[in-house]
Amino acid sequence: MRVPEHVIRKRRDEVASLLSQFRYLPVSELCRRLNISEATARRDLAALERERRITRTYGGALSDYNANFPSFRQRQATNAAAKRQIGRAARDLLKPGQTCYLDGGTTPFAVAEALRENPVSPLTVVTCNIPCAELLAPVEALQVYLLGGRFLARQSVLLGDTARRSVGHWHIDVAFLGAEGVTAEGFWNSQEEIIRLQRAAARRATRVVLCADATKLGQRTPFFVLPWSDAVHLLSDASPAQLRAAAVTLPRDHFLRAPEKTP
Amino acid sequence: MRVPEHVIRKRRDEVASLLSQFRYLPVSELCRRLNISEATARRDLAALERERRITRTYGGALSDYNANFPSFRQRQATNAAAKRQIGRAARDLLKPGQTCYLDGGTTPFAVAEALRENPVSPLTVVTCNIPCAELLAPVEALQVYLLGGRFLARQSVLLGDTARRSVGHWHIDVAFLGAEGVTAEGFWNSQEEIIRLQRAAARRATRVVLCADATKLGQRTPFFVLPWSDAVHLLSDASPAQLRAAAVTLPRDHFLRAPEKTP
DNA sequence: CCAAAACTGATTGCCTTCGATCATTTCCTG
DNA sequence: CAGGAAATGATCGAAGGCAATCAGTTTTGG
Repeated sequence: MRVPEHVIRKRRDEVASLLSQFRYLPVSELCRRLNISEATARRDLAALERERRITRTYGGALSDYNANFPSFRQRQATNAAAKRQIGRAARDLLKPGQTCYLDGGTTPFAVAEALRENPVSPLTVVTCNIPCAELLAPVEALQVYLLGGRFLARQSVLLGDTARRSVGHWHIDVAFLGAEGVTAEGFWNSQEEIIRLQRAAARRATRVVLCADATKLGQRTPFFVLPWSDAVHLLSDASPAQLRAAAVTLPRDHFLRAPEKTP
Repeated sequence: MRVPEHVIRKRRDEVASLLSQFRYLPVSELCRRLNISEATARRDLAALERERRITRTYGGALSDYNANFPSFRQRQATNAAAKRQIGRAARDLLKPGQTCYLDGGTTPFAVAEALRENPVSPLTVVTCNIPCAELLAPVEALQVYLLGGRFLARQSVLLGDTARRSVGHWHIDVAFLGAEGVTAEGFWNSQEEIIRLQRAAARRATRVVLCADATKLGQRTPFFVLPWSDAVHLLSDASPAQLRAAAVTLPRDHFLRAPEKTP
């Protein structure tokens, strides 16, 4: 029989919540726990999958990669290949014994993925980016430090005064930052809190490498972060032609090209 | 045909690694990626499951709850019911507007679980415990702050000078600590770093609640943390009889009994 | 207040996965 | 170096999962 809309919503939320609690549940378990038929369970799973809230598997379903960090996962999917390229190139800028900083966002996360795949040893990693810290913590060659601060679930990142103060204690050899926009002047973001932390990290860093895929070129988002300088370079998969097309002209040697991956 | 032992080990590590990368993979995917037959894949999965490194599902397998935090998951399983009880009782000690501290370990994690289930609103949570922070970050009613510090993957906890300094900035109403041993004198742990952080948190706290299930009673592990006092109480599922049996006699009113759960 | 729309659970037939077994090949121990 | 032990891939029957369909009931929207 038909059932009011709020009941459906509530039941589907319940399914999602059970999944995020147990990570994986077979369809039969869901039916048992919610007292619903398999048909309904499957329909709910299909709906939740359409909404990208879960991942179905044969026989059950999983809470999505990181149900806690929904936006992170989404952004991760966009332009993944370029980010991987950039991540590897970023890693290759590091030398053993150095200290690097990984900013929030998915492009710095790609640097972490590259480091996990092929670590620079030894290396100290400082970050405000929780997924990065988790990814790298088990890697023997690395010492991972997390900044303190307020935990923003949406961004899965630490922010606030505490984080800013916390980064002030470090000496950083290379800071890998992300941005939403890249222009000839420098790079841009849209949240003040993030920018303040980025600036604090940049102040502590000998070298700043702005990691941004080609789609960020020419975007000018609300707040300006930093201009290009001898210490601030751009690392991107963009071609020189793309740079010109977006009117992003950089001082000599301030552009590091992420080479095509060779599989 | 039979194959040398190191090949098997390597292949199984590969399976585990693929799973921890993708979180879930269907058997068919594993076969394709590793060029092995389904039979072998299933045997590997069975072996990895026996070693508790993964979880099998119908049609595939998952990396274990937290492949990054193996020991955490293990400890979580022990005495789960008592921990849940303690967690709920701990939550009920909190009042809206307060600031609480959650220590590392699985018993404080149970407090986080209780808070997620039924949050005190509003509440500020300060923790060195990454799983706690992740669990609670999405809860609207809560502000979650993570201490800074070195990320220890084994314990999934933040430690070191930075963490200790970081906790020094807080005023904490109630600090929920964990322990490996509980005696009439006070409570005990076995890692100096952890103890230093616990003491630092206790110094900043108006009230310290030591959360320990009955199995910890009478254990005396290498290092002493703190004695019972007007500010330091024990919260446990143990019965008064169990306390006596373990020769844990506490000053009056220093023992909070976690009541049986009523489902 | 009525009719159309929509949700549920049962059933059906098809497809996938599973574990067991077996012959074969290779390791490794004594 | 010889023989037992062990791992592999193929095959097969059984078990379980899936989507589609259908009838029954309640909601929703006009």
